[in-house]
This record gives sequence, structure tokens and C-alpha cells, in this order.
Amino acid sequence: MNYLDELNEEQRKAVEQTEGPVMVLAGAGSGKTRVLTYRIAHLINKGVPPFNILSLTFTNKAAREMKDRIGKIVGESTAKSIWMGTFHSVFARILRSEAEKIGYPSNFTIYDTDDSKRLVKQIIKDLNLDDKVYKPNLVRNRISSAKNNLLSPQAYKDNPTLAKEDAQAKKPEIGRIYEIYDKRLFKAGAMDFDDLLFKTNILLRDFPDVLFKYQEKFRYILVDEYQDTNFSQYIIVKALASRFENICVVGDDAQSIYSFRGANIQNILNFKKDYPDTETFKLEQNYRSTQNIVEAANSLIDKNQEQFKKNVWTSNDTGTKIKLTQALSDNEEGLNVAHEIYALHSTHNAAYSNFAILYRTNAQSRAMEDAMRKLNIPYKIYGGLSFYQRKEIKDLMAYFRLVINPQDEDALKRVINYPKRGIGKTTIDRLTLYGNENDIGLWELINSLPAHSVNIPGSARNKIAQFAELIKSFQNVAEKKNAYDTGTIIAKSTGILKEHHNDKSAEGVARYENIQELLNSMKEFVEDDEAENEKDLPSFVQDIPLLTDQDQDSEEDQNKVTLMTIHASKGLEFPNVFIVGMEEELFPSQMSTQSRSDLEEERRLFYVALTRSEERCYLSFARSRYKWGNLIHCEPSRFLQEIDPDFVDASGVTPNQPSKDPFATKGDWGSSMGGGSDRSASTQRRSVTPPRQKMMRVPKTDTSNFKGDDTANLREGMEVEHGRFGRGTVVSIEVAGNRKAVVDFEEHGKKQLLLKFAKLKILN
DNA sequence: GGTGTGTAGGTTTTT
DNA sequence: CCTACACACC
Repeated sequence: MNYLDELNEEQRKAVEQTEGPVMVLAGAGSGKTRVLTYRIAHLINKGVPPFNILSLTFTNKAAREMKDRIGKIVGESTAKSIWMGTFHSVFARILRSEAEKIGYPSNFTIYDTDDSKRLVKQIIKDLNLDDKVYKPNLVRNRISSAKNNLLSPQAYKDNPTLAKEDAQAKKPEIGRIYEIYDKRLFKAGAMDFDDLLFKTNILLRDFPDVLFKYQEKFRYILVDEYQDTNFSQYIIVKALASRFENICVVGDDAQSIYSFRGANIQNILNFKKDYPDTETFKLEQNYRSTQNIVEAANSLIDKNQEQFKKNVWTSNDTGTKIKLTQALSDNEEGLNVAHEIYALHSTHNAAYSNFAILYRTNAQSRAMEDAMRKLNIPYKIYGGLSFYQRKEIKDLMAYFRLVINPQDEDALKRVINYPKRGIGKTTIDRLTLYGNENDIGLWELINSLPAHSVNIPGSARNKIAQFAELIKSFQNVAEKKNAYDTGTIIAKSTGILKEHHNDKSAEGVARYENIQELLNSMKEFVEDDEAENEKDLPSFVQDIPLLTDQDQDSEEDQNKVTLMTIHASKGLEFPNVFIVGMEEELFPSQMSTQSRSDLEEERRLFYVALTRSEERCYLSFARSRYKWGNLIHCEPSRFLQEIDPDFVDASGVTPNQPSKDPFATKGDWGSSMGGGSDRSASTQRRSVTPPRQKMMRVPKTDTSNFKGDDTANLREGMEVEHGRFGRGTVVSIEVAGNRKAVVDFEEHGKKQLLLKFAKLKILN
């Protein structure tokens, strides 16, 4: 084994110091993953059994890649038994095996953010609270941060500070909502994301034998991206490590970008206090980027007060300067980027996979996508709605959830009348109310309906009974058949598959294909002989909420430009990086400009973005962009001035607003000459394996540009065109009250339209 | 109970 | 701009 030869001195020390607490402060691009990988391999070579190693990563993908690399050194089967994954997935696994200790079924359902929001909303409604005051999102965030700080509902209600805050915000009932939310989750046999950590803490706190077991098991613990751990995660790690203190945390305070999710940068800043014997290793040599990029990034992050002082340097080439450009609009910005990519692709023969476009918010992807399509540049996009969050997928998945865990009321409500089977809102409301008042779960209630005096007519009772029978029949199927067969039977016999198949609109076709894609992935799951897990439906469904888009890699889609948020780009690298939307209110986000610490986090985010680039980095801003359909004016981001101008080529930017323009005071930017030497693209190093996005982008009928004519002269028999319904003939016009017209559309049949709103174009 | 249509309101960032 | 819901009508 000569892997130690592939490390520099500091890296090697961090690998060889296997015992006791170790903190590795790893600057961007300094070979952090390499250290983690080799450290684990080294442990195993020294004789540590792989099942005694726990390695916590930030994404499942990172875990998979690391496992692969370790497998190449110590052998695949050995690498397989290392416990490696995200906090959420690792502890979900542990919770499932210990579930009954804390009163949960081992097949508990994991609620994603969307499910949890629905539940909060439902509770607010049940309590007759005004959802304009108690905004579900806001309430959920508050509950979430309570959980991440290990505050139970009782602790929340007893906390004077929180009570005061809520009272001042005129939302005194949040504690009560939290309490009910918690009870309902428990009754539904469900945990939200935060619970996976919270309940793990409960488990380790209340069951010393369990704690002892896992302490003994995980004798060596490694935590990647430690700067992004929250309090709840911090306590778990602390508890598990307290026995042997063989804990190695790796991170970079300069890249802490998840405080909105409860991450606490203090965890890494205080590590030495927690473990006084800590050996600290600083990795400061950057192997990823050119000198220009490294120094530009250093000059930026220097503006932050709160940080460990590091001296990140590189022996790489000087490289080209960071290129700054401006555009008149977001669309033009997109086209500028697309043209540049096209040029580099055709003149330097650079593969499309060598490019990434990074932005602050998902909403910015549209202008970029449009531009890519216009120039026929292949691209793939991350984020936004993930596959498993799409409505058609969630609907079918809700059947799966219900079959596995009939206590899951969110799932039940989601499908009891989907597809339509005549169990309407009134009926469901009555059931829910009765259930809440008599403390009976919905599933139990609909199965014992004759015994209850709920005000529900006989016809509806029959339909409910049929529904219950349907679910029970699925439960029978699920017990005997594998996930794929069960899934197919459910999709077919509920009529879901047919419903989407019958919808021939572009959206309908995409939905049908998505359902097929889900079934395909179930088939793959069942036929995968490598994986040792069970092949039944529960095994398939279990951890799906923990998957993200990035977890779906594939060989196809290799040569494409990557579009993603900066957050999603963490840990990745690309030869050419475009950071777009460098504007005030957007980046830094308007939410962050109030406090210094928030602004510093935005700056770290920008630092992360810059340090993704290996060779070339482009910054751009637009003078105007569309926000909610309105054109708004934009000012260049303050961050642009914070980079040392020596490393920036701003020749493409004209300082045209002398008084307000921040460049006016920085004459050196507008006048600096065009970029440095242009290195050949053939020197480009590693490229990142592009992940794939499985779902189709739903082509939407674009009605935004559709202009209606004045309908004052509309008469019967006229040919008209409607933005959504297409062409049709006016059948009749009603003048009384609001003017209405009945139009017989060629493809959509007769519709009654209010002329005040309907945009109709008169064709003859 | 189902359907369509209008209106309000929402955007950081994600496991 | 898009989506989710409330309301009016069938």
C-alpha cells in the first residue's frame, strides 16, 4: 500500500494520527476527501474492523463515492461493512432497529418537509387559528429549530424567552401547535427529518445500554463537513464519541453555509474546548484552483470577522483573471453565458461537463435554461422539485405509505379520494372531526364505521368501506409479492396509471412517464442482486424521503453543462464556473443584509462558489431581471467590490451610472485590460461525474405572451382563440351582469368564460 | 360531490 | 410568474 505517498506531510499526519480527537481544518480544494478516504483505509489496514467505523457525510452521494474509493484500496466487501452515510440515513437505520424502545414501529414513515408542512397546516386549521397569522411555513420553521436545539414541546412551552418572542410576534399558540404536531406524528407512526436526530438523542439519553452498544460499536468516528452540523447532531456525536474519543472531524469554517437549517459554526470553532487533547491539522495547500482564483477567494473571505485564520495557497499556475460581465437583463445574462460556453466548447474543445452555472436561488435557473436551449447546449439541472416531490409521485407513494403504515393519516387523506371515488371534503371533514374528538385514528374509524354514529350517509359509508377493503387487499399483496409487483398492482388497480395515460397533454404525458420511471426504479431495486436488503415494498419506500436529486447518478447525461444552486455545488469542482446574478438583494439575499452574521454567511457562500472553479471563473450581474413577472432594476452586488481588483478582469463592465454605480469609485475596474493568458483547455484536469436528473421537465403551455383582443364586439359565431384552450367558436353571449360567452373549443369542448378575464383573440 | 375560475400570496438556500 | 385554495355553479 503506497497510498501514504500520495499525501503531503500535513495530510499524512492527519491520516496517521488515528487515536484520540483530531480536527482537520481543510481549506477549499485542499484534499479533504482524500484525507478522509485514506484515513479510513489506514484504520482498516491497521486492523480496525470496518464495522467499528462510523463515517458521517453530508450527502449520500459523498458517502457512496468515498466507499467506492476505499473499496479500491481495502477491497469492496470490506468497505461495504463500514457505516457510512448522512446523519439522517445512518440514524434512521439505527432508529428502525431500536424503534420499539421509544414506542415507534420499526417501519415508521419518514415525513419530508412537504408532508410536515401539510400536517402543520392541518393542525392550524383544526385549532381554528388564522393561517395568515400562523403561517404554516413560519410555524414549521420554528418547530424545526426547536427540535434541532433539542427542545421538546414541553420545554418549548416552559421556555420564557420563546414564550416572549411568540407573544411579541402575536403567535402565542406555537407551543401548543408544536405539542399537537408532535402527538400527531407519533400517532401516525411518523418522524420528520428533525425527529431522526431528535429521537436518536432521546434513544441514546434514555437507554444507557443502547448508548453503550453503539459506543462500543463505533470506536472510530469521522464527521465530514463538521462546520455544518447543528446542535442535535453535535450532541449525538458527542455522546457516541465520549467513550473512546476516537473522533475525527473535518471541515472548513469558511464554508459553513447551512445556518438556516440550524447548523452552528460554533461546533467547529469550539471543538478544542470539547476535547482538550485535540490534535489539529491545517490543510492549506489548494490543489484545485489557479492562483488567481485562490487569491481572489482569500481576499474575499478576509472580510469576515468570525473565522480561523488560514493561509490557503497553491502552487498551480497563475491562470486567467476572474472575468466580470454585465448584462441588461437576466435573459441577456443567460445568453452571454451560453455564448461563452459555446465558444470555449468549439474553440478549445472543452467538454460540456466541464462547465457549471451556479446561482443563489432556484428561480434563476429559468433564464439560464432558456439560453442553453436556444444555443442547443446540453444541460442538466439540479434542485427545484426533486423527482420524489412531484405530485404524481407523491400520490402513488402515499398509497405505498398507507399500505405499509395505515396509521399515516397524511397518506390516508391524500389518497382516500384520489382517484375520485366519491368521498368528498364534507365526509372527510366529518371523519376527521369525529376522530379528533373521540381520539380514534382515521384508519381505525373507517374500519369500524358501523359502530360509530358519525353523520355520514349510507352511500358514502359504502364507498369508504370499499376503500378500506382496497387498501387491505394491497396489504395482502405487499406481504406476498416484491416491491415492483406490488407497486405495479397498486398503480394499475387504483386507476392512477390509466388516468395519467389518458391525459394526452404534454404535462400529462410527462406525469405518466414519471410514474413509469418510479416503477422502473422499483424494478431495478428488486433485481439488484448486489444489495443485501429485502426486496419488499417497505424496504423500497423506507428511506426515499432522504434521497435527493443528486443521489441519482447515471452513465447517460455525461456530457452536459451543470446548473445548480451554490448550496448544491458544495464539495464539487469544475474547470469552468459561471456565477450569475451577482446583484444586491439577490446575492447577498435581501433576507441576510440585516445582521452581520447573516451577511458573513452569504459571503462564505460566495467563497464556496468561487472555490468550485479549477481554471476559469466568470461573474456576472444583470441590470434588470424579472421577479414574479415584473421587471425590476438591479444594483451590482457589494461582494464584487470585496474581491481584490488585481484578480478581476472587469473590462466588460462599463461604469455607466457615475453617482450610484459602485464602480465609479473603483476606477481601476472599468479600465483594467482584458484577461491574462488563455490556457488551453487540454490542460483541464479531473471532471466531476455528472449526476442525472430522471424526470422530464414538464413543458408548460406558455400563456404569458398571449394577448387578448377587446371583446366588446364579440358576436355569436365568431372564431376565437384562447391561450389555453386553443381555437373555438362562440356559441352564445350573455350580457346580463358580468358578460359571459359560451365557446365551443375544437379540442376542449364547450366552456363558459367570463369576458372580463378570459383573454380571447378574435380570428375573423 | 365535482368542476372551473378567480384571487391571494409566495422565493433564499436542503437533509 | 406559478401554485394552492376558496367560492360559485353544475
